[in-house]
Amino acid sequence: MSETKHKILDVAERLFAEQGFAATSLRHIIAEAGVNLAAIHYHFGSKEELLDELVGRLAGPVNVERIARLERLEAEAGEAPLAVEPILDAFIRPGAEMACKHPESSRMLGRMYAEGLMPTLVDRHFKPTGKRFVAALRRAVPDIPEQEFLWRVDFMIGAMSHAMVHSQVLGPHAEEDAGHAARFTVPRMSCLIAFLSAGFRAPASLVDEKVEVSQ
Amino acid sequence: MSETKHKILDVAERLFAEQGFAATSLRHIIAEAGVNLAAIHYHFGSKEELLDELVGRLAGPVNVERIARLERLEAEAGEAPLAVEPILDAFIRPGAEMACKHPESSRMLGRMYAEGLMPTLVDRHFKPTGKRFVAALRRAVPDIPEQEFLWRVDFMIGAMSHAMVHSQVLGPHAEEDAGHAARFTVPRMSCLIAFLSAGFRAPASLVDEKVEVSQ
DNA sequence: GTCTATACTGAGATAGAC
DNA sequence: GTCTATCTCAGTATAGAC
Repeated sequence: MSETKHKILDVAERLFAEQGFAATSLRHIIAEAGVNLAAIHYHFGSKEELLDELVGRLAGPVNVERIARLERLEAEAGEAPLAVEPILDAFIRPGAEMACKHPESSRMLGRMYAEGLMPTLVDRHFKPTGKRFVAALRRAVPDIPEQEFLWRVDFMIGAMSHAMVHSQVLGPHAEEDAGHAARFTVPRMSCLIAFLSAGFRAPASLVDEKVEVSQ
Repeated sequence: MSETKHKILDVAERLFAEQGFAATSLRHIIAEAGVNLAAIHYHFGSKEELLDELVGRLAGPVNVERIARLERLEAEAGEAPLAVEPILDAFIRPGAEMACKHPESSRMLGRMYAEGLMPTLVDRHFKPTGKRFVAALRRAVPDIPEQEFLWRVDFMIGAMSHAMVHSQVLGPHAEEDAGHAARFTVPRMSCLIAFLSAGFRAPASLVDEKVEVSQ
């Protein structure tokens, strides 16, 4: 990879993490990287594709680790369905470990999520892996109506993505902490898994499978 | 209120809901509203303050209804702490009813949340009310360590906000539904309350109150 | 008080020389 | 591969008509 391309990626990741995507101009990136404005469009095509490459190189190893953990669980369980906790742990832990090892990168990812840059980005890079976990979860809670199960998946995704960016937005020190990036630490991850597991294992709220679809 | 201001607000709300905030230009708004560009800055000051007024006129009635329901619950309970479900119901139901009655407006709110326009917006308009509900929740689950409780509040906020915008992002028809706005219907709301209540009532995951603070 | 016309600054994107 | 010059369009600011 060319030196120019490398410098662009590194500076862009840092600035996106610090300021967000929209607030970071290409001119700011090229100034700090010491390259020309047109070099970005030559190497990446557009500002969005530059971000796409950044997300892709982060998502890759996380997805590999997630699948590896899930397959290890499935191998151990044989034909039996898995429990909820280990599934969520296999999904969340690789992300949390990446967040601990590369806090800058994970802050960037969280920022992009918070800025609403899905589905074009997070969907593309995380959905294929996510679908395998959804299938495993479905076997873990077979008694929940399908519609309610899919909604619970949405609740989980919302809680997870929010947890990666925000911290104590309604807490006692929310004001002075506003704008601070939350570190997605291991104890925080454990609490998230406990919270979501309880939610998934709750008795069904919908009484009839044939509820009218909501969208 | 002047006719011009009214038209700007209505068109802006619709376009923000359809396209998001960043993707909607002021020139697009004035073209559809049939007014002059400078009228926006005369009446609102800036694009962000225009959005602020839109959010404020939606949040007001919802907050009033939320507080009314909470105070009714507290009056019925006397000195006893409330249960988790009724608290969450009092918080979530007014928002869901607003979403059913004004789907366009709620879609706009959800979009703004998804675009990461907090804390300047949602925080300002929803946080004061939210803090009263957090206090009530704290009394409802007194045995959870403070740190874990605050994280659970974050998980709840993430699940709620996500549920208002997205639907079945990992579901079987996610591709063709991508970009569709989810309607935050009543059964969906009931499922959310059941999911979150179970999470809040889960046994504590942190063993020690003196866990190192994560931010 | 309201609104219009117009100009200013900075953004992302692009064509073509080298 | 890289850079210069330029294009289009965004949000914003101001002067002045009614």
